[in-house]
Amino acid sequence: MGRWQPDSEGRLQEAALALYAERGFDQTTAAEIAARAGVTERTFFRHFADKREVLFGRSSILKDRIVAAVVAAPADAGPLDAVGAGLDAAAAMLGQGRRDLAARRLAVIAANPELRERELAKLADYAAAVSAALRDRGVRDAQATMAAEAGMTVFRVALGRWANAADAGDLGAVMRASLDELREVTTGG
Amino acid sequence: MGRWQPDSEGRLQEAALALYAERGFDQTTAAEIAARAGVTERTFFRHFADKREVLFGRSSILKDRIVAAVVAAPADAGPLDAVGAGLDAAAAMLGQGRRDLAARRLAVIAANPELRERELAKLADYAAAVSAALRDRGVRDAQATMAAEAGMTVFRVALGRWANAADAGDLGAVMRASLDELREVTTGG
DNA sequence: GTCTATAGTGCGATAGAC
DNA sequence: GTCTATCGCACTATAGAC
Repeated sequence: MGRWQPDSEGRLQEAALALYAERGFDQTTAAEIAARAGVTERTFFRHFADKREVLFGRSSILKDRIVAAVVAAPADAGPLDAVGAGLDAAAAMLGQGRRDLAARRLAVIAANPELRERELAKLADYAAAVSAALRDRGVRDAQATMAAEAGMTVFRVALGRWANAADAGDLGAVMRASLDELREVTTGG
Repeated sequence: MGRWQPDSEGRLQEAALALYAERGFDQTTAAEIAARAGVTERTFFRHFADKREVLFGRSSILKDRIVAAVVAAPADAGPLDAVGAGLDAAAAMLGQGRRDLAARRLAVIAANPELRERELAKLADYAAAVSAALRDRGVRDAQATMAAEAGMTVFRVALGRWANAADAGDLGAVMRASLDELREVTTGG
């Protein structure tokens, strides 16, 4: 064992979530989070670019998996079906974690405008990556954008439902149901 | 005439856009913007909650008009048609301004992650308001969200196209064409 | 690991408009 | 007198430079 406790990044994430939930994002300083995790403020900013980023730790891995699933979708699948494959991949990764933790995290984000902004930016980043993957599949530019952004909306809505409804069941099922609602509203409306 | 030049808010907006475009958002201080507008730094922050907000001045008026159009849409119009009415209202308001100014503003926003975050947040705010208006029209919760968020995507894509393409023509036409692309991708895919 | 610029806030003072 | 816009200064915390 080294000179320091291992996984300072994970401890910083836990400490931040706890403090943000307890006293609010604005009322929590980076120094307090660092102290609770047993490191210095400087270490906090070495691991995370800013105070918000600590809540969005594993997002690039998630993005990669979503994109991989879109790329791997059957060649004859339409744009929205390929997006659906990406949503399945996201559900497979996120649906394993503890649902109460996801709910806590979403509640903290929902309570603060700056955190909501950051979450939207992350989702927009996923959407841009998915859009590029769709274009590689031969989908036209505008349609790729629309399908990817719609998928992002489905992702967000479904995640919120699943995290907060005790009877929600499987995350993948919630995502597919939400995707069907999207199809319904555009065809019917 | 008063003790100070009138419309300090407008001068701050102009100064900010010019400086952000010239040297970048991060390389521009609030003090510099204020100096260029002939006021103090403190006055800048009295008009705008933060450095980003100065680029999003009239957004609440735009939101109100969009919502009003959604509310006023014919009772037998579907969710997506009501959203289309909202997009028409947005186009009527934004399409009157100078297109090169819109392009400059979008270029500045596109060049900086923090500004992109803020823009997404504004659009999400519109979407939430439109979603509420749709629910008032009797649209189911999930479908209202999906239709409103899809409309937000159409808005963003169409605005970007219109601002940057010399041959784009009328903003409203670009919006309707983009909305049709959305319908196509969800029905065809 | 320390030092510093800058974002952003709080509050009292000022000077004109009404 | 009240109201409103601005100034001016003190202050904290973030974030990045060194």
